[in-house]
Amino acid sequence: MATPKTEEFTQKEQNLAAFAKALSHPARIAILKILAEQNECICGKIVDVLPLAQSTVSQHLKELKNAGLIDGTVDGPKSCYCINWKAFEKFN
Amino acid sequence: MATPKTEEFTQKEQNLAAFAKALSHPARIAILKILAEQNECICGKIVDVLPLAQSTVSQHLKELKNAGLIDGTVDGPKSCYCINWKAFEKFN
DNA sequence: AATATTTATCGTATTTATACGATTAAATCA
DNA sequence: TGATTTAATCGTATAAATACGATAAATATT
Repeated sequence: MATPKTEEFTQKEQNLAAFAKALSHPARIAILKILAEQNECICGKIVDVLPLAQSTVSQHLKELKNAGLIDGTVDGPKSCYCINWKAFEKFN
Repeated sequence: MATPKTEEFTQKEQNLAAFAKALSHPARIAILKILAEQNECICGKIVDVLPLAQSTVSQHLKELKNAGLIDGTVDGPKSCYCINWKAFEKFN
């Protein structure tokens, strides 16, 4: 049985692990790099640059958002993303 | 098909993602915390403290070692682990 | 209004991670 | 020497992550 034992650890340990997990894929590192450089960026621009399908990029963006590392705002039919710097300042 | 596209990204992106992946489980965070406090520690002591089976802990130790975050030396029938601080200094 | 653009979501296939018991291998102890 | 201790590895079951195409939903364009 591979029943997860995540809750057996402290909240601090879980939080740091979750933060690291959000960074644990090169596509998400690449996305964060783009957002850090451009300040903000439309989803489609990210799709253009990454070697991944649109749905996959959207999935990665959702994970980064769920982890609180980025913010997303709807701009007509487009979605604009930017880094949530506060999430990174936590680990100072 | 979920064929990984890891190689499509830069080496830097892959390296940082791999580093984060090693930290992406609370058990491995807990292990690093123990090693940071105790300076060095025998495998069995870690097993005693964590809510995981011996084989699972051994597996996590192996991952940390493969990622270069810890070093392990054999001491008779025991295995002694310590943090490889140089691996962390890379991200300064 | 009909069409096109943009992005999220659904369904799904495949791969990887997590967890454990059992076993193995090596060293220590009685 | 035989039994015990210690830790790694094997096999395997289950869970989670990754990736894509298809579709949906919402806005914009013609």
